[in-house]
Amino acid sequence: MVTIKDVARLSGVSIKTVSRVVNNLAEISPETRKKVQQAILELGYQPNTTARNLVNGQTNTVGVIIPHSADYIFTHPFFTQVLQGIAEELSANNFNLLLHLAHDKAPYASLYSQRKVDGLILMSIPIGDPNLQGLEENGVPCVCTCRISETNNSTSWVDADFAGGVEQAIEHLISLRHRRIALLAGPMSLVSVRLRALGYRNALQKHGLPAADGYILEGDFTSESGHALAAKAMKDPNPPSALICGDDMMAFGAMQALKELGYGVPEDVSVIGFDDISLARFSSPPLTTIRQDTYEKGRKAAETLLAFMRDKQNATPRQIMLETSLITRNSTASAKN
Amino acid sequence: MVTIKDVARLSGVSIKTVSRVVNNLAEISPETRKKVQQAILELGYQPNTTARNLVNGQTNTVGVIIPHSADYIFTHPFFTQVLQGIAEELSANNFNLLLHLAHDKAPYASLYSQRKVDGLILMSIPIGDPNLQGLEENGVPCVCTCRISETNNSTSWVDADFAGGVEQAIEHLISLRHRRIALLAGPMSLVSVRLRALGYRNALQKHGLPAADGYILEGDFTSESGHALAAKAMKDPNPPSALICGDDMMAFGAMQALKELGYGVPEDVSVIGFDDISLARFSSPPLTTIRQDTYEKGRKAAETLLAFMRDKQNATPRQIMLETSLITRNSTASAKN
DNA sequence: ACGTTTACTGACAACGTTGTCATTAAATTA
DNA sequence: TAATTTAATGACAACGTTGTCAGTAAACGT
Repeated sequence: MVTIKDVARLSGVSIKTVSRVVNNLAEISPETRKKVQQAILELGYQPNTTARNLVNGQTNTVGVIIPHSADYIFTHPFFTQVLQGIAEELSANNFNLLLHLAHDKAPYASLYSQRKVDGLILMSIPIGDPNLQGLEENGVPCVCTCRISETNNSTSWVDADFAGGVEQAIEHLISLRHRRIALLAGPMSLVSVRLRALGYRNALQKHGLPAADGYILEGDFTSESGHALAAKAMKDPNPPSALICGDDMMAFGAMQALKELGYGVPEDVSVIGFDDISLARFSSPPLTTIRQDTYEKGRKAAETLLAFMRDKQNATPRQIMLETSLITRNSTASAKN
Repeated sequence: MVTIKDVARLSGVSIKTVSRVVNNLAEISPETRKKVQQAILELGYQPNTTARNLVNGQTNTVGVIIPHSADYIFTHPFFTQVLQGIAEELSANNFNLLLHLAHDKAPYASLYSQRKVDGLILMSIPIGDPNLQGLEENGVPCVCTCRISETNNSTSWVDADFAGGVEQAIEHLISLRHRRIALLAGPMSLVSVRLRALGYRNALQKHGLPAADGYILEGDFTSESGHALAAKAMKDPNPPSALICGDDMMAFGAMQALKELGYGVPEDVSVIGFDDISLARFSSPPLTTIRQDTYEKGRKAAETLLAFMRDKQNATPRQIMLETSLITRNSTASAKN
């Protein structure tokens, strides 16, 4: 390995002078600079990041934490886009991205205390995760891409307005004269899912419609689960005429189940998804869905974290809610009767 | 920050002894060990990874390189599953995963020469990438998740048998009496795409069918591109009765286009995808597709790389081809005439 | 001509850990 | 009893870089 010493020897200066050239510090005479640069080129010298990190006391690395329990997260286009937003923002700021699968043997808190990273971005942390509290107490810079409780405001997060999104969807359905609307929700252990249910209840109440609890079904964000829940919903003696799904994957599964049961979409049943993943345009029928800007979610989370790490003293929790918008396609139509 | 010195002071031993306890080295008297462990617990000491890496001359980190040019890669379920395979294998071996977006300002070769990683996994590297050659010359341990040329065998890779996969698909279509089969391919700059075309030509030739070059259309792995190419293919004066798509996303787009043009799938036109992403089961109709085990691809790539890094001396390139299998669903049926 | 500033450079310590080697005391052997 | 092995521990250098501070020579001011 070529070190700064080798460069110093070849160019006949001290290691400190080489360091100055490499880091563009202070005044260096043009001849010296040239000489050193020449040697660097000749030897192909590259500074050793580890050594730098040790003296600088930082790593220029951000850890992105994925809860290992949530297996579906990897098959979910939503996840990848958030990750892309994070990755590009970090890359633009010359930060490294350490992708970490959280599980019991590798708790994510140690990433910081072992100085592998300077800060953390937490993806999809379930409610009441005990690790999280420890982070805050130790002043670890961190940002969540999801709310971690309905009330907590000591943690920074960037998240979509799930309640508002579902309300938009229900307004749309009601304008199409639907009155029996079911919610095929994700796992209730996630705040985002609870907020969707909240929006659902609020909107129905606003229009004097009963929010029958049997109309809220709990699943897990996979197509399989959407498929199963739709079938279950339609078995109701008074089956819904519209389904709002926790995400687009569930919506695809739901539409498939409806077809298998002989229901036309949207003639018999309207279906609305959540996310607007790229495939939503290409399902049959193309899916009406509540769009959230997942890329921006990731980008903003990274941006927020970078700001924190730059100014750890004045860091106060920041909470950013991103607007959703309803994308109307062909999976929704007027109610039959 | 709590350092090994603090632990040494509190427990009244030398730093070296603390180090021995932490790393479970040599013989330490039970009393000393207990004393030190007590101090570690009391202070909440965690070893500093950067300092360790510096003296050990390694990072226990693997870089996963994503070509930034390939924007579609992030929206592609395929990518995430390979990544999951890599992530889990690395995690199981206590290695860190550094996710790196390759672009001009951040060439991936420097990740190794700057000692940020001990080895590299290259995702979806285009043919003739100049960085790659440099890696090999410098003895950087690296494995590709795709072949980087038809002939090169100095690089290690793990990849699916694309040619064989397409041949399986064509056998299936021919058994359904299809004779006009088009290939909606991905970008020809990728070897995997060229191999699919090779399989296509071979299989047709084997059955004495003409491999009309107009029947191979080049796209880019997105649904949009599948949509556009299908429309184009059907404009042929002698339109195909079956479409083999470069991946499932393209197949979804293609099916949508066919429906818009009034063709029934599979009554009028059969469609076959590639990958078998989780959604393939839930399209309408459910998609017949060539399955590749993307998770295993990632896992094996990581496994191979880990083996290399353990034994850099005897490292010879290893090339692993994974079998594909045809999953028959409802998007294929007998040819009409 | 002499003091003072300025521009440039280098010696050395430090970051937190592990490796090498020496040291001590106890245990074993002759 | 003396010599030798063994077990347990510590002093110090090293990893490759940056920060601190001091040093030298030239340029400037009076």
